[in-house]
Amino acid sequence: MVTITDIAAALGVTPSTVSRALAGSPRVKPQTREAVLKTAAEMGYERNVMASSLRSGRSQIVGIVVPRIYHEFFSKVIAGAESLLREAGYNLMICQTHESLDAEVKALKALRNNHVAAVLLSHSLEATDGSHIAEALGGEIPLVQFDRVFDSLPGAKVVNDNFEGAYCATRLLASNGYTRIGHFSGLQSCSVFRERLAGYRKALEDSGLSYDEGLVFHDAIMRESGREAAKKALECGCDAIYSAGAFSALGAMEYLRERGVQIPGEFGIAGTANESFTAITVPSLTTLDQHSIEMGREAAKAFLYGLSSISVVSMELKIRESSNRKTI
Amino acid sequence: MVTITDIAAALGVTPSTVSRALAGSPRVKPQTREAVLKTAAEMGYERNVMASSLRSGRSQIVGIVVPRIYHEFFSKVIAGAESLLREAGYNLMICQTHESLDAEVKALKALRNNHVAAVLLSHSLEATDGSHIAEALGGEIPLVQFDRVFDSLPGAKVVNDNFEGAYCATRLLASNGYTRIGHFSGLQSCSVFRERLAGYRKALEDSGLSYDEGLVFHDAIMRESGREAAKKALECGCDAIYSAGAFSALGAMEYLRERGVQIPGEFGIAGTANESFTAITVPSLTTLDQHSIEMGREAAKAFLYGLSSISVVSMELKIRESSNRKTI
DNA sequence: GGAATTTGTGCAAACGTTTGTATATTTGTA
DNA sequence: TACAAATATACAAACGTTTGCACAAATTCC
Repeated sequence: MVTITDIAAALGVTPSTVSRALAGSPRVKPQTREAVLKTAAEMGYERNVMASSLRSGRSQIVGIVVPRIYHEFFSKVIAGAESLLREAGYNLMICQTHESLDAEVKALKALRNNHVAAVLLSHSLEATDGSHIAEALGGEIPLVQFDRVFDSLPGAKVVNDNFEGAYCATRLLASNGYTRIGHFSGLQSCSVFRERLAGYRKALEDSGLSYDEGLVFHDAIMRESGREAAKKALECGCDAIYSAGAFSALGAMEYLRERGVQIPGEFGIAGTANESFTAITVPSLTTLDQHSIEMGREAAKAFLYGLSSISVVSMELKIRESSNRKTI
Repeated sequence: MVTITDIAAALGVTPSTVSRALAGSPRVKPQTREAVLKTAAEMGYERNVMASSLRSGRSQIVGIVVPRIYHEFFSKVIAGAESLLREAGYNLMICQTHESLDAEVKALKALRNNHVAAVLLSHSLEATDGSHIAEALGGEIPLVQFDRVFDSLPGAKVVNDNFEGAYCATRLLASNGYTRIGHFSGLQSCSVFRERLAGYRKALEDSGLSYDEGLVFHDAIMRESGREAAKKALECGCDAIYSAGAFSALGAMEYLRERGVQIPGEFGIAGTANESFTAITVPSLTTLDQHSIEMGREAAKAFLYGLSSISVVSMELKIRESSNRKTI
């Protein structure tokens, strides 16, 4: 492995000059810099990142913490962030928490220990506030929260316009003539579910429908819990639901079809999706799509440009069959 | 940040002893080790990985290179590997190649530059042999290939029993009475497609059906190319296909249904899947499922245990509707 | 009881880079 | 010409760890 000392020796200068030349410091004469760059290229020099990180105290690694890597949404966020970060010379260190608070803390510590340049995080559901994050990070490392965010934490946030999206999806159901629209939600400690619930509620009001707390089913984001919630919704006299999840919408659809309920027509369904399966179900599922790759890119940008604001990624209402009024 | 020097000072020993104690060297007295471990814990010591890596020349990072992070298969492999590696104290550095040879070489260089402890890799389709991998890795770093492997490269390999799986899937179609079974395949430079083709061919022979090269459609692994291949297959008089992909099987199914072809009954379909959507199509798709998380775990083990053999992960034939004889 | 061996620590260099300070060189000004 | 200011480079320490070698103390052996 060729080092800056080798380059320095070859050029008759000192390692410090080489280091500065490579770093693009203005304190080195242009022609010296060129000579350094040239011989560095010729000798096949590659910076030893460990030495560099040790000395400078910062690494060229960005940590990403997500509940589960293999959820389509998160894997796409990661992919989006990866492209931009790699272009900018960063590498990615990935951690999954499996929705566990403990694993989240461990992951953050591991990242801090690697002196990562930043942490991009979507917190686990077990976490109800961000104190453990701030603590584990030690206040040294920039934090970018995405999708699920704690307002109490400082730093950049990238979120969907959950309120607006949920509003549109619910309005769609209402405008198609559904009048008793339920809502499948998740843990209210999670920002996305709070916001979608709020959007749903506002849409009901604006549609002249009354908000009924009994029609909001919490813990209804998985396929199985979607089935159960659908059962209850039916008992409550619902004729439609807007689900904050995709899998629960699928589960509900399966259950209702088994019960002989016509979808759409008798019952309308709209979900919130990061999953591509929604387009190929029968009937196809109307969904509020997240632009997940875009969200990853925004999170990367927030770090790269040193932002500390909230950036909002729009959602897209994909009107398919399940929310129609007429039977297909 | 507390360092080994701090611990050494607190105990009245030298940093070398502390280092050895923490590393579990037999050259340190048991009671000294205990004392070191105790005060290290008390003082909240955490090893500075950069200093450690710099000095020792090896890091606690494992690199993973995949074509695309957000393919369900790869994201699950990563998730499987992550769990085991993290348990063992390693972190993961993820790279995606987007099937590009160039990006693959860059990724490998970046990983070598980080002196990763090992590289877990599934090569891009643009790569036709493994020479660039060996070169970029520089022969220092252990390589574990998974799924798509180059036999020519040394080191551990984790693969599916593609031959056996394809054989079973094809036999299933044959045993259901389909007699002119086509095959959707991919680039033959990729091991998985070669092996599945071989299994398909053997199954035809064992079923008393003749192998016809004209019924093998290459470049048929995406949804759109599956539609096109289905068109050709129909023209060739096929009454079934075994596809080496899941999306092409879906595309084929869509096309055939549009053409009014009964599935199953008139036409049988079996695919090869890493994607969960196959269970919810109408009709549901019979697939040969890869155990992707398991494959990730095996790849991690291959590195952790220093294996250099080939480990085979079984595939599972999920018999659903699309391969039946009778119409549903 | 002295030599040979084992056992446990200390010393100091090294890994390759970055960076504050000092020095040498050049340029500009009076 | 002399002096100040600027520019460009050199010097050397530091980042925190690991590890070969040296050394002392403790143990074993004849």
